[in-house]
Amino acid sequence: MVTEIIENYLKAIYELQRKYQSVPTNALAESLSIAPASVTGMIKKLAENGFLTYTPYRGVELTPEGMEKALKVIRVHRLAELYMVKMLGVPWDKVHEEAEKWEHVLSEELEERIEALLGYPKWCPHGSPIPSREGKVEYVKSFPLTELAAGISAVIAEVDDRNPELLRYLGELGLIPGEEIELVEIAPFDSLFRIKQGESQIDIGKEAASKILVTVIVE
Amino acid sequence: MVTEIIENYLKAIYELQRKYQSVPTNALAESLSIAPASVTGMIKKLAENGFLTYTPYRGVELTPEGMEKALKVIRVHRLAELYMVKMLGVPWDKVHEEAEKWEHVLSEELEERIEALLGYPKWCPHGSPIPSREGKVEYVKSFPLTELAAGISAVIAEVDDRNPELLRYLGELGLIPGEEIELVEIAPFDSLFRIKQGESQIDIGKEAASKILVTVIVE
DNA sequence: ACATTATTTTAGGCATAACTAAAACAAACT
DNA sequence: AGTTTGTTTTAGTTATGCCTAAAATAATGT
Ligand SMILES: [Mn+2]
Ligand SMILES: [Mn+2]
Ligand SMILES: [Mn+2]
Ligand SMILES: [Mn+2]
Repeated sequence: MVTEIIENYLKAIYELQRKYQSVPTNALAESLSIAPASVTGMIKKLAENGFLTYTPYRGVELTPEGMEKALKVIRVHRLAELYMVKMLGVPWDKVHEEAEKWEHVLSEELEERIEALLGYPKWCPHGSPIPSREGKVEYVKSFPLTELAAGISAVIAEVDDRNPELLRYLGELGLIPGEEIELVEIAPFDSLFRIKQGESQIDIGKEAASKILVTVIVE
Repeated sequence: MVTEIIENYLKAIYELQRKYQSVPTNALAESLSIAPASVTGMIKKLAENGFLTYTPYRGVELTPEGMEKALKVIRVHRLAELYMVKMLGVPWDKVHEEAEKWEHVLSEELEERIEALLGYPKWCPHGSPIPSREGKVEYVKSFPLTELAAGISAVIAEVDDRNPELLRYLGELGLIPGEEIELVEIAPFDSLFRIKQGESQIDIGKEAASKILVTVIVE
């Protein structure tokens, strides 16, 4: 049986694989807030169940089966987030936490009803792509706003959904995924990033700017 | 910590207390599909935690604290059922099962948003009352249609939400809570119950009739 | 009152998923 | 190559929540 706990492991491994080709035990332990020794035990079980390949001291990699399960959980998570924002009016800084629970309980029938009600959306409120029913995902190539050159226009692609404080801050400023902005200038020592959004000017610090992922506009 | 399992125990005890003043271990075990010995272990723990009083060999009774927790779970369950029927278009025979999961994961904030979106409803789709935020519930006095006398009018009050087949059957016939019907006649041996609903005549068997709870109409 | 039957509890186990402490291994540094 | 450091695994426990089999208690019938 695939428990909620297993789903969380698979999801975490999937996300860490965007950074590590083979996910180290410690990274996974850190991400799940579980002791490394406990993780070793669980990944052995997951390997036995065919969800991942495990090479001792080398880390783990999801099998196609593990990947499928992970994408399914992520799909429900992101659909749930968008549903709560659009249909229930839940603030975008709170939906991630709620979706951590919804992702484990929504039936396939509900998953599909919600998807249809939302008009088969492509992205969650934080800009992450929603995997298709068949498990296809396409991540947009993006980079931190801090790496953008002054004078260049870009579109906000994605923001960290696990940081409610950041989300509230950006939400108030209107800096949400899909919005077009221009980086007007960078103050000395990277201390301030001056942004133009439509007609308004917004100044944000380096810390916040580094957490806004953008894509350049290609015609 | 109040786990999902504890919530299910408290809910089951609450519902059994409508039948037993003190709930026997076996009845609870039966209702939860758990061995009686396991139930003994759990109720000891729940007693220690102050959710119920336990007299060995005599059964259990919820304390005010246990009652409060039980009503909270039931409230979320019924709100979730109605939400799924009205807002997500889920058939009424499927929502009970889904709500068994939702009842454990909805935050208070979502509970309240859903309640407001539904316009502070009083009953779930199957006719059971939705406890208020303060834990008030009022059950309507109802009895099986089989106990109604021929020629008398009544309103369908409540149907068993755990029986999808019955619900589909009644749903197709339009025999849902709130509908006014008249019991026209009862065929010999209680073999058939002839109902008038508006202009249409409906015949149903004793088995089904016994599961429709009605209230007589008082002017 | 005594025996039979039904209910409930006790005793002993098991699976899951976590923990800490100690040992083993791998990587990096001199 | 040998030592230090960091990572990972092993070994041994723990808490939950379930199980079966046996013992205890309560209810019922003669
Ligand atoms: Mn999220
Ligand atoms: Mn989760
Ligand atoms: Mn129900
Ligand atoms: Mn439940």
